[in-house]
Amino acid sequence: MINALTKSPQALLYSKFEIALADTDMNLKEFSAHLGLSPTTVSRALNGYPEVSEATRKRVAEAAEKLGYLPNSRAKRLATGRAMAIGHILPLSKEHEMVNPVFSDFIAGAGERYSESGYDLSLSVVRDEDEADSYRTLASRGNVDGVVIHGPKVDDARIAFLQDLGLPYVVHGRASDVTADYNWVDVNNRRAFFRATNFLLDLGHQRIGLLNGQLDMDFANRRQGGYRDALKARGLGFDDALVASGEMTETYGFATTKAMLSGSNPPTALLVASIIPAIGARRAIHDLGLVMGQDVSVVIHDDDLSYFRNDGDVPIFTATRSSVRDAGRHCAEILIRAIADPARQVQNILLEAELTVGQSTGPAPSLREILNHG
Amino acid sequence: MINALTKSPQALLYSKFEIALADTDMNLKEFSAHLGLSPTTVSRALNGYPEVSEATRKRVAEAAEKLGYLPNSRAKRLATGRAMAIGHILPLSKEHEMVNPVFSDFIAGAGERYSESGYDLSLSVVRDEDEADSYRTLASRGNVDGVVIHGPKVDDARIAFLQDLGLPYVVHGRASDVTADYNWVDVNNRRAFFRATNFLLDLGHQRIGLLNGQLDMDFANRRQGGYRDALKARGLGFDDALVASGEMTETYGFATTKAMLSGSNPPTALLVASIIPAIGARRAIHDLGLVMGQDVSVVIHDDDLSYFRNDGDVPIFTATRSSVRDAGRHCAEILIRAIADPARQVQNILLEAELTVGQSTGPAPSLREILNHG
DNA sequence: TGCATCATCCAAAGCGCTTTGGTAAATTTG
DNA sequence: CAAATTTACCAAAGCGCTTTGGATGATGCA
Repeated sequence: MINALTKSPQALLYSKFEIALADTDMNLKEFSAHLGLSPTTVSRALNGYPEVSEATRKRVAEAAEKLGYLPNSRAKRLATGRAMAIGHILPLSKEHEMVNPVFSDFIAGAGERYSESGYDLSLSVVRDEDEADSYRTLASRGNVDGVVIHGPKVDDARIAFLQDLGLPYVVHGRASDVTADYNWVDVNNRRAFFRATNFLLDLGHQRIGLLNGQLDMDFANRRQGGYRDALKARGLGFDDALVASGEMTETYGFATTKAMLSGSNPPTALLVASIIPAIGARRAIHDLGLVMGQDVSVVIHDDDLSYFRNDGDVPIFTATRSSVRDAGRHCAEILIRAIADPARQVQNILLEAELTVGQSTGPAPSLREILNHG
Repeated sequence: MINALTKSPQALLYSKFEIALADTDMNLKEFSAHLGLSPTTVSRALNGYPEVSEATRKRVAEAAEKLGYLPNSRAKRLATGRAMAIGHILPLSKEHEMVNPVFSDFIAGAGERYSESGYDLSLSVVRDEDEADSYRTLASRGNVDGVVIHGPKVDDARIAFLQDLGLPYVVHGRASDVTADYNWVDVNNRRAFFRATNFLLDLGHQRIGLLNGQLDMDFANRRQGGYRDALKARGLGFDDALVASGEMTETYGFATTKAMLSGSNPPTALLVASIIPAIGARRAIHDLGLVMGQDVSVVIHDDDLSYFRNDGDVPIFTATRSSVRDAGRHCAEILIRAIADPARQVQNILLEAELTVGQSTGPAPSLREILNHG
């Protein structure tokens, strides 16, 4: 039997479950009475205020630990006026109800950071036409202290909307057409695709296909810009037949690659916006009896998804890599700071993708012949 | 330019953003004063209590709509003693910090249902050794009204723990060794893999490999049971060399498949626990110069992930399919009911997977010859 | 007509915290 | 040593709702 990893024993993993539970949940009044102190003092002791002697603070902390007293967060939230939660909206449309594949890793990164500061992550799944209403509701009802905007469009109305709402927010990505200043964390998509295109051009590829995301998405637009710039710099034009955009599924990658490679003047290389359509692209290449990395080169953008690592001794795909999980952490950091200090000036983080060479690229077939006979 | 889908115009998508905002957030006191009513009556009108005339209720509702009054949920939660939130814990371990690839689709399904009943989804990202503490904290602080347990182990301590805690919960999956009654939603994993194995046996395959998930996970155990039963029923034994378990990554699928097929007595068919390692398996098969569906047959379990659909005219993979998104919906339904009526008896839902035939299976090579020469 | 009933509404008391505005004792200061 | 601080605590007033326990006038019934 092959075991891919040594598993930690169950007993060890859940040892903490064995700790005895406090029978009844007590409130501050009872807890402070038990200590012979006023609720005021206990609250202050627990929250680190200075008007409490160190001896008392220690006594309170120890009793809380021993009796399992934890302040009720509903009461705390009302009293402090803070929700201690960050909102994320997951919009689903009826037609193509796909969850963004990077969503879970982004959430994992952001959530780690939230936990450190005691914030909950509040996720709202809504129909996409209800997204605006959701932000308004979240703000009005005071459900959250801030929100993260996912997947900005080129001219994204949500930014102005949230600005009006006065709810702190950070955008994962940018909106090119929005001139206002706002918090964002983005990958340098333009440069990443510029470099990736150049990399392929340097290998002798002249006809390079682009399997992009949906063009109303800002990131897809920037990537197309980088691609176009690189071609232009070598005096190459932009061929509509070599550019596709769509929702990033395996099927999309497969169908588009097959169509392009079956065209009259097929590309010798492809830029693919995500590892998922790239899986489809690889399937199409195989189906056509071609070899990836020889007949057709492929460069992907790799979000470093935890369930789909492009790793190994030599990665499967040559890639521009930028961890979406890290992006999540950065967004959380910025948002937490913005909430703590509303007067703080906006913060922007532009992450550079690294270009890592894998098995999926090689010299263009034309160049390959020259190299072989040279 | 190829467009994979017609995009709805931006203007339409965000038209709701244009609705004017209420300048100031008012509270119940102000709102009821504005109406010349007491807070009591307004609260009752808004919450559908009978002690309010229909005329007044209508007036209140219209004013609320017009002025954009929404009750503060922090206050509401304190007053009602309900958190109006369901907790999900996402444990990450330091070593293999993978997010379960089915997580986002499950969440999407559950979240849809939560929204219908006004529940928030509260997600806590914690280190896995802190998971127990998190449940206790969630319960003590009153952060949530119930929780969903993900990925139960064969003997999962969390179930007894939550039972003690008195916090309503539902398990996505089951724990074979736990005898207590509890709410769960599960796929009939045993039958699914029994059927899948039989399907391959009927095609003449005698040596069938199993690329399973981690064996401490309950679902992996049941799947192995189904596989073993099917072999046994045909008088075939269980060969350790043909059984692997591990975290379900592409890399795992690739490495394991390559190892098995390179063995002295390789399998002619594989059962793969998820589409993701199956992608790796396909890569390994290709790498070895073999053809999937001819030299090696592959049956997968397909969770019907929205970002990785096994569809098309003929699906890529023959699969036992069961939507994890549906499972999420069912879990949410059960939990919401359990919260509404704590005395309610436990509910269990066993989902049957459908066996759909795709391109990845065919007669065993031995049988193929007979068929061809027959 | 007189009394019980019902339909509507309201005042005030929570929910369990935090925080303001104190007080009394201990300590420092001139 | 008296006055001015400082230290360490507490009582009570919120936070913005829901909900209990009336109150008032309209209606039904004999």
